[in-house]
Amino acid sequence: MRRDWFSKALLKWYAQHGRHDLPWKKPLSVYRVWVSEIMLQQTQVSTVIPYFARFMASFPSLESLANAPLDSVLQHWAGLGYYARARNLHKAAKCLVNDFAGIFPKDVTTLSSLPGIGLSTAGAIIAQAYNLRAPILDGNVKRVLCRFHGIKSWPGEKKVHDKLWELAEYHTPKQQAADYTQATMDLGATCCTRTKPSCELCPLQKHCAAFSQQSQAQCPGKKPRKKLPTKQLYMLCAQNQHGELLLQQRPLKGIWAGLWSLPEFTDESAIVPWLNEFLGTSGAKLTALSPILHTFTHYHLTILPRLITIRKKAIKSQSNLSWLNNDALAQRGLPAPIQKLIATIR
DNA sequence: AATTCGTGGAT
DNA sequence: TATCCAAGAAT
Repeated sequence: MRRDWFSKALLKWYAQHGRHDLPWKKPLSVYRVWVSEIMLQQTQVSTVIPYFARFMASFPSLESLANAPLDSVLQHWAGLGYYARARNLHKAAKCLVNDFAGIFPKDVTTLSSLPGIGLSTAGAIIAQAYNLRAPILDGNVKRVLCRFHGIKSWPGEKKVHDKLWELAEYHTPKQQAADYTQATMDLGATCCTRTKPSCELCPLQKHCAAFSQQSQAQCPGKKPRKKLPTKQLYMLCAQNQHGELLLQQRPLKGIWAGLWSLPEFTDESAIVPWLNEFLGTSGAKLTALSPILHTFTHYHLTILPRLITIRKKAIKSQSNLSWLNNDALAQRGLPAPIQKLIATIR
């Protein structure tokens, strides 16, 4: 088999069966490709599309993004997850404007030095925006390569990961870099899927090791998983007589960093003293709402909401608390489960 | 190398 | 229902 058989077969398939209508490709610009690639990290296309549209409407250019307040960027990211992506995107925009004269670098090394851009994302941007040869290695490509070469070990192992980069480099053609890159991702997303791959429609079937052994389900190997721990938190839904809700901005580190959420407590007994200290209330009575279960990548969270209605009082200074009405709430970035919880009491 | 970062869809 | 895991990067 010639070295270029893989890319030739894939490009031919892509011309007929690829996704040619993705919003970040029309019109094509390196800025739009960059934003889309960051949003698409660990996130499926169908989830990204509405976020991308809203983001582009508000931040149509690199300069508009660099000049925007971080809070506004986070608000546009709210619900999409992995909020460090939004902070890094904003930081990289400022860096590009200040240190690169607003011009995206055209080499993988320099591009991947920007916050939030790793090797694979840098390759994807350069290949798609500039049509320059640059291998990528995302989840789709890993799966396609593992199956094509019959690799059954887990790509998280360094040795396997290095081998996959080597294979990605080997198969990437010099010509049609943009189409090839999109083709590999499209094949993984629509044909060589995680479960029930459509091998009968696959352009690579003839030389696919996994197909010949019928070992598709074993390639690639799975990540060894531990049982997820469960955490419990009380969250305070405090409303005042104007219908405003008490929100608290989260610290810049940890889960939901920088987003607006409800005040949280490990112990229920801490809520009333806290209300006394920060809002000067007394005789407060809490109502328990139904618990909410939310699962992160690395733990289960049980949210125990406690509702209270109080007279509006001045918030103790130096706090990150704020009374917000519905309009103001819409202007803040709220985590998805908090957004849902609030919707149930409005 | 192992963790930490969200959320939603698929099975 | 429980589990997996997506166009990964940073630490």
